[in-house]
Amino acid sequence: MKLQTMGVPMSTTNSLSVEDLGSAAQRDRRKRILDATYVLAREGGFDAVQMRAVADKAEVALGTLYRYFPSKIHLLVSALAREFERNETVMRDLTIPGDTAADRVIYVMKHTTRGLQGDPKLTEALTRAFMFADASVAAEIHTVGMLLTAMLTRAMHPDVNVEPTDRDVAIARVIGDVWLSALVAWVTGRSTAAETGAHLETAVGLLLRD
Amino acid sequence: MKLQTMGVPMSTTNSLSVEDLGSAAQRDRRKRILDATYVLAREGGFDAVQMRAVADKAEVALGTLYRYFPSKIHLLVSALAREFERNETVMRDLTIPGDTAADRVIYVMKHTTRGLQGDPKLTEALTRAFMFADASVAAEIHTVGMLLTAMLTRAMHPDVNVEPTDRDVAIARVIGDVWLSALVAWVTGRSTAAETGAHLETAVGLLLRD
DNA sequence: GCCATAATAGGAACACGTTCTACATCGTGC
DNA sequence: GCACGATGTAGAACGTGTTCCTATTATGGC
Repeated sequence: MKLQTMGVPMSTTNSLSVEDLGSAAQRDRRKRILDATYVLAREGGFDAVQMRAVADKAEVALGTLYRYFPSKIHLLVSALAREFERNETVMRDLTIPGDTAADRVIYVMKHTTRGLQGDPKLTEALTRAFMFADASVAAEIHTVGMLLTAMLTRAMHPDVNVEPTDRDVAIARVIGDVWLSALVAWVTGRSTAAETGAHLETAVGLLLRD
Repeated sequence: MKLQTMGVPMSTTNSLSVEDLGSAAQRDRRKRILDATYVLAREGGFDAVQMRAVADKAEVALGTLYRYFPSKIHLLVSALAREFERNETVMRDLTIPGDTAADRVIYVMKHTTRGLQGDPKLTEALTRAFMFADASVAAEIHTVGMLLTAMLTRAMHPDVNVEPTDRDVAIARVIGDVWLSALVAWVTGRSTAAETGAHLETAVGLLLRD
């Protein structure tokens, strides 16, 4: 692996979000870029998402790519956010099976994890990006964090009328942390999929013994 | 930030460890390299640890640096392991204050976290490296993980004669995960030191209410 | 339609992790 | 002492993220 960085600009430069884009042509360019990123990541992981390759595949100039996404990290995290939103909209309309909160949370996590592990390269790319993100990507990352927390608290209380308590949110955040760590360990080849699942299950058990 | 990678070699190539080094001159070179890494990281963070700069400061040729540590990541993770061992040997001989396991664990974590937050750039460098490590760095990372788990279970049971249970170890691992996530969020400027501490404390409270 | 301005294309240039090449030096067996 | 292989030095070269520059093309106001 080869890796290099330069002085963090630490600007608040964000990716051009969908709302900022006036014309249909621009929205289309943005979509083409994210699609290209997705395909390259799925096929070859983090290393295969090369800015020149993304630009080529999206039929966009390199400079344009950088105008839409100020760095490779922004690009990948944005792609992650889009996928996460998709997954979440699918999840939202399902009734989650399980009798206890712990069972339902485990179900949701396994479901999501399995989805990720079905595309190992993609997951590797997105997790790496997530891990390398700095403050300038905070907005995008916050999006993902909120989606995850919402998903977990919803699993704890399937009844839409029950507002999650502070404690619920805290538990969801801890589970999210464990999940992220487990994902990193898995992505970097330091633990197997089975170990990841077992570790998650243990953590949920420790946190949600009612 | 600029960042680049190449196809992961996925070799089991490890850093030359101290034992492998015959001559005193070699042990000295290794030490000079780790010292240089430490200083550069402390002063300028991940980006400042540039292989050419490390080689210069350690008065070693670039090729030699790569002979001792096959990548920037190995270099930084090895430096982290060395610092962690130092911290651990200091900790080992202290009696940890606190009446409950939770109090003692929180004490240890805050102590360690404060140490890290006193050197933000260093912490940023080491955390980034940790996050970017792949399977070829598994050995070095495992060292750090074991040290952390040992530190935490020891805080739970200060009595040396009490063997930690499986449950203790599981809890320690979850706390380690939360800690890592919090550290990443802090390092990347997505949360403040205070938030990091509060989040840790909440997590410990959830896991260790006796 | 026509101009001003922004957006895009195309591609050169630069930085830094990593690799490679040519040569020097050290240490060991003889 | 000497030859030789391992180790080290010096620095060029390469790949990829990022920046920059110039020419061309859309776009919106008149």
